[in-house]
Amino acid sequence: MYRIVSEENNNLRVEISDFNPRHTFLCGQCFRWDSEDGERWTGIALGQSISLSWDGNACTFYNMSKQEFMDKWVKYFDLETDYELAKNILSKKDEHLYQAVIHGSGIRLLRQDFYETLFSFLISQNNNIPRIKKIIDSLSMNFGIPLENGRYGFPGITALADATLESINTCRGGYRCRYISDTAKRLRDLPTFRDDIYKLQPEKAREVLMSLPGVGPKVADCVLLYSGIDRTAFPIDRWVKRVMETLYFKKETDEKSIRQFSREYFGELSGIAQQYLFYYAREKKIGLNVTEQ
DNA sequence: GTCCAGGATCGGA
DNA sequence: TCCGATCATGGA
Repeated sequence: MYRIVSEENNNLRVEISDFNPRHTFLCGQCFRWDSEDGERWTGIALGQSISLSWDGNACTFYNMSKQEFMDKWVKYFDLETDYELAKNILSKKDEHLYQAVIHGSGIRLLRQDFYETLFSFLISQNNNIPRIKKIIDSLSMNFGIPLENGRYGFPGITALADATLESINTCRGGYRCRYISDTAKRLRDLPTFRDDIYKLQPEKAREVLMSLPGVGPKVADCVLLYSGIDRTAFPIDRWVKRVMETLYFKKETDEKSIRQFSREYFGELSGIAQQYLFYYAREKKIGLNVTEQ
């Protein structure tokens, strides 16, 4: 899946078997990676700033030691997982998946920080991605930890829980700010919440997540999938619902039926199938009554 | 100005 | 249990 090629000038060069930064960072799973030129990407993840570039074969991680890479980023970038294998299996399912996999080739499902994922997707409800990013940035600037490059890490639970609702409102999150505040307070009083979630059976973990204010089925599934708790989670948002109805059901279908179908049809690859389908549907506007290209 | 966004919640049928 | 209205904000 990966091979460290060299470690020079404090930069680490790593061959990665199936990786496309653009698809990975823009497929909707994360909100804190950006690129000025499409070559070099900078993200804020796992409490620090990280920068990389990709030449089609190998990835250069800037200002990174081999030790740090092995300790943190192998897991974050899910480098132990064979995405070529997953793509082969999914491509053979049907023509739709074949096209979706080609379109999103190089997506890797990140294993992001649990709390950041939880609050990010709490904010994402009934919202658009550019604004989600702004709200997360604003929250970080106001309540997060300053990093060496002038940016800010995602706030800790305590900082969010101790903040007044009025101050959280300055991030312009609208009605979601109350969810942020209430969920943070709840988690502050449950110090083992995160560890407990990772130990539970996925179905039970989903239930517990949904007991948090502002967390419904979709947000819970995003947390399960994107923080590496359950890779078979299948978040169903407007786009996934539409693409599933359009390509598979040919009629309006409720979320429960779609979820059951995904389990039976995609199996262990439900999560990554969802990611390819979401990215494909949103970019191709599948399910919308438009004839643009 | 209108429509929409990686939905969840609440009250009433 | 199911359904529709509502929620705050701003991108397109």
